[in-house]
Amino acid sequence: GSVGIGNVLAVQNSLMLANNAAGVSLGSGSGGGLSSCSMSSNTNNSGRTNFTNKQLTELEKEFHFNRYLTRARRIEIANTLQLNETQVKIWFQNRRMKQKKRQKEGLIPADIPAPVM
Amino acid sequence: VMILRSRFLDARRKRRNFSKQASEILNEYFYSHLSNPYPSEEAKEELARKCGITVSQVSNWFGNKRIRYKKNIGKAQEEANLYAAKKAAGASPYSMAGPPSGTTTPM
DNA sequence: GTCCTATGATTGATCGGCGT
DNA sequence: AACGCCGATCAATCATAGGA
Repeated sequence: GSVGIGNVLAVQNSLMLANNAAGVSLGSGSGGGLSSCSMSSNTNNSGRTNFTNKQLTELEKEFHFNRYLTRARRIEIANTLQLNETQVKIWFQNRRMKQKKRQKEGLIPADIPAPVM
Repeated sequence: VMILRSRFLDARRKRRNFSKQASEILNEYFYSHLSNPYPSEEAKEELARKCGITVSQVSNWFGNKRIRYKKNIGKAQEEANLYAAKKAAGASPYSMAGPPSGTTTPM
């Protein structure tokens, strides 16, 4: 039996691939000056940064293009998204771990009791 | 509404509480290793198998448990401690990997 | 049906260890 | 010595489950 597996995989993956909300473009001129620009980084009261929808979209787009960043690319992205190089770096690291985890998880639990729902 | 806030990560958050027995197993391990509630990868796999959940879920559980336990020290947590300690000592249907070292050391 | 608490999952950021 | 990455963890938060 090897059919049921693919089914589960497809379900899990498809559920989280809804990341197309805004058709923003990265490479475009930095003239994308939208409304929110004042705050260099909207960090929470605890220091945790709240990435904007746009920033997340751009980061993911770049991630799909390259799972690893070069120094130059990192700087460019950080600049475009108004983030620190460290934040971009950390985001990519976390993103890689996330992908690995997802791949591992969504990989054949062997015996899925049933599509219980 | 507020779709922006909820973002598109809701579907996955459809969670289901673990079974009563699974929680029992996890709590038993946690309280019998209070001095070092950090199960190894192998221990996690075993717990995951016994509980019928994934290793990641075991990790999530311990992560949440540690934090939430700390935030409550001095509450009913001691009570849970007794509950678990007694169980672990009275009957251990599970093979707790690891030396029975200090099980009474509060983090 | 409305609150409130318990709980599983997500995620930006941190820590220790390792390789370059 | 410095930097990046990995793996694990932390800490805050989200969204729902369960109960009163």
